[in-house]
Amino acid sequence: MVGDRLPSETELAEQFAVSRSTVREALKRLAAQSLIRTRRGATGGAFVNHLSYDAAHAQQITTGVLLLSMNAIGFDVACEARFAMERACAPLACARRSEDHLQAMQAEIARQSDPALSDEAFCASDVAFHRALVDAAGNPVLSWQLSGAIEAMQPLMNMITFTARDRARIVALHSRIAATVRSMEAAACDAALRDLESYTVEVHAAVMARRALTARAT
Amino acid sequence: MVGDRLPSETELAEQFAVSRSTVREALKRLAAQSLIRTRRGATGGAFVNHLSYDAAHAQQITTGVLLLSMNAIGFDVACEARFAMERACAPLACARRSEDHLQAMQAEIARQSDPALSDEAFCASDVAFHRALVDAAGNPVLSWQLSGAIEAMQPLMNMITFTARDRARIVALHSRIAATVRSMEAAACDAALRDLESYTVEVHAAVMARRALTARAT
DNA sequence: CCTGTTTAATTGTCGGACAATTGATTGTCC
DNA sequence: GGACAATCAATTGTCCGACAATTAAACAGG
Repeated sequence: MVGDRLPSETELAEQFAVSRSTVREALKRLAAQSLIRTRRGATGGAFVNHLSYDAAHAQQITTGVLLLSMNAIGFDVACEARFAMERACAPLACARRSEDHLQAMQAEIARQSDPALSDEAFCASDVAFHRALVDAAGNPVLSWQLSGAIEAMQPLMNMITFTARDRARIVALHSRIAATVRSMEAAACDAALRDLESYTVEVHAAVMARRALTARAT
Repeated sequence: MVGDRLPSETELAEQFAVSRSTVREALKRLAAQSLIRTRRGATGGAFVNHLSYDAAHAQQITTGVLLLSMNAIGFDVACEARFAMERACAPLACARRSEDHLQAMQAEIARQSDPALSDEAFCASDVAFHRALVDAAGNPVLSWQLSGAIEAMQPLMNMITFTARDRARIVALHSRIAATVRSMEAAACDAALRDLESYTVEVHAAVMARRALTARAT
């Protein structure tokens, strides 16, 4: 059970008739999956860990980033998946959004409107905006899955961020999304997300085309 | 880079001025995340692992199962998240489904129609059916996310499977879903999934009510 | 009753040793 | 020269013993 203490390393070694080193290596594997946490000292030992949303979220992100980077996932495929999932929680968000979530989205939009904002901060704010949107759906499982997916795809998205993105247009789309969530218009929210998706794909295509051109020139 | 070999344990120990035991414990942590794989022998060592969809899928499931079991996720919440994501890929599945996917779905429906099928096998076939549905969307990222979520929620679903589920009704709903995917009617497919979701919630509520009754009786 | 000290239990690290595995090398025979 | 067997060397896997670091509990003193 969560919080239970495992036998000490010495006891485990005796119990399984292996050395303490081997037990330790095994425990490290469990610790790496954050299934246990260890504490030193008199009342120390290995304890069954409570898997928090944060820990699960972090694991989700690392797995996602690796999967995307190691399997030559196309931008279109990743983008499609991301927006498909985000649209999935749009109706829920429209139905259940609280004032907190609306304000969080509005705050990010305000931040993004500042021209002095650095590219990195704009990116982070973008993530925070979409995170607020999925959180508005009020389903922690959905939030966990989606925010992990969104953040995992952030490196891919960054490829295009620093070059060709029109901030004003992004902010306008974000505002449209926030407005539809506020007015609980699920269909309009869906449409706005579709527009944001097509714009993202469009920007990516433009960047790719320009790159191909400069590559040919050299 | 993927496939690259790390320095040998002895070399790493020298490089970081720690003992080989400590290096090994660290490597075990990486191995637990399947970031590396180790091979013994002359040309052995630790190699940067290629994260396959299967490995990522397995990790997704274990994380999901633990998260659900350790955070007292309500059945309704899990169910809502699952069907929200599944509905997200329904339009894509309708647009892109190949004959293979249609046949896979049909095969599972046929299997489920056999009254002699054990409850466990019916469950497995259920998972396979929905897996075929998300695969029909033709987006590997979506498949990875969704099939992981579906399988993670299977233990929760099993709670109700062995008691109150009306197989004929499930099979009828599956048939409806398969038919709408075949005829590429995204809206009808969405509606069929909604019906399946409400039936699932309904069955769960019935089971809970009955349990509360028997608990009061004792 | 409070405070500081000691003590015991436990994990963290180290170094050395040997077994198991496996590819590469070498040697032998045809 | 080629096929096959024996040997070798590098590497991971396991074990053991020792000690340091840490921590909470038990204890002693005022």
